[in-house]
Amino acid sequence: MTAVSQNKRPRRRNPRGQGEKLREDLLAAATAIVTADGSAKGLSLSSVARAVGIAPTSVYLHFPDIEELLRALVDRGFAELSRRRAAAMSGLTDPAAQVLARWHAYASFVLDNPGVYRLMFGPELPPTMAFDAPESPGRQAFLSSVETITHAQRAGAVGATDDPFRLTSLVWAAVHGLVSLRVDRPNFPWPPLEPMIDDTLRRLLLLREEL
Amino acid sequence: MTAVSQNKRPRRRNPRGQGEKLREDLLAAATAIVTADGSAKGLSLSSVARAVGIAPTSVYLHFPDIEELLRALVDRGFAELSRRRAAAMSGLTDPAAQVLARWHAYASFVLDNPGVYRLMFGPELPPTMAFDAPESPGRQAFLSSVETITHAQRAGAVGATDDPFRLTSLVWAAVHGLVSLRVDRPNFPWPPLEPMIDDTLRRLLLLREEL
DNA sequence: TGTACATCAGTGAACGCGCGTTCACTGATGTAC
DNA sequence: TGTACATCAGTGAACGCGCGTTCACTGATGTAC
Repeated sequence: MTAVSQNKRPRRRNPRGQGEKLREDLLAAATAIVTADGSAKGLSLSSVARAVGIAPTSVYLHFPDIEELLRALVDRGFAELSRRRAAAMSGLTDPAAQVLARWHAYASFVLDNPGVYRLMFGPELPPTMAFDAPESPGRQAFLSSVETITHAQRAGAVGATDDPFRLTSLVWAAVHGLVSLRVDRPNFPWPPLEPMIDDTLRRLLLLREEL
Repeated sequence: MTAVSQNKRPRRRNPRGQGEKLREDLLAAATAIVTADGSAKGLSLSSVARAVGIAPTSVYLHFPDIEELLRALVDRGFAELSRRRAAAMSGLTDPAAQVLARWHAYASFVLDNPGVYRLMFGPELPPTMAFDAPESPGRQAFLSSVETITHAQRAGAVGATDDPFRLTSLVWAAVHGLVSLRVDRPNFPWPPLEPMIDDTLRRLLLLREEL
């Protein structure tokens, strides 16, 4: 119950040849900070260094500036999101089930990584790293969703006849709203999330009810 | 074309008895800052004072701290949102049309006030002013929407038989997603907003098509 | 009509804080000879 | 087997910046007498 090693872990320096481990530690600490207070507000070169237990200047050994650290964080986020969505679909053959699984995976990623998600899709990123640029990981992830929905449309599982790009935008926006509001306004008496996502997808896509 | 009065307007002091005008100027300047760079990041006691053309200390004449200024900004936002939504409904008698008008007004408010909207519903507010608390203006606005939707359900215009609170949550999340993503990711090739909102509402509410 | 004074709108200097960034540096350890 | 040296992981002092906040202050103007 007494103050336990008041956040001042000594941290021994990495053995020779393993300097890259610090890079991992920095990213992990940054993730923790961003997750803890929900935004990039508390994230600074100094706060990350403090969390890891090194001198502020040592961050420069791995990142030329704080933006580069943010970029690495966001890159990791997109990689993890893609991994999860692919994993959720694997083994499923029904096109409508694939679509549902993809978006449920999206939602669970957000709940598990609210801070990083906010960086990925929120307004906090500096303009130099706009992740809605054509070749960006964000755009790639979106196009991958468009494919899944197109596939389901062709298979007749999706009743909506919208242009698939537009239809995917509708779905993305709705799911984004469901999860980001829930994360940003935790005191609101939200009904259970999973059924809300199901209903939203079924209605927006005009899924056949028997699924 | 030459540098025109480089943001250093002299600002003459208010005449006697009209000190409250500065309060208005402060709020207007804060709104402008928050609108300009999209978030509360650039908003500080000093930056507001600089924009208005007064000494930083003069802000204290009207706001005990910067949080109070934020709170006033958000309060105004909610007042304006309610005003707009009520105005949009006035004159409409068809229950489904009322619902559509309300949410279109919501969306247009967001597009006109992206910075303030982000404060109102985003994660940037300090926890002391959580606007999802039961008696908060945010909650009031939501309940007002629940009423409109309940009315439309009773009139048979809305086919969805969900609990109205839950149904309104679905709609709110979807519309929030549509507008906030659009505002946060301006480089994305969004299809036109109004039809997207229409389609989202029609499908989520199962509106009768003939409307 | 003149003047003393209270009030009002706002100022200016000063403080300590956390921040990003620079620069020269340290000290352990592996390796060449 | 011993030692000189290069390399590697990270440090420490110092800087200027914008920030929030404190405190005593100024100077114009209305009002009481």
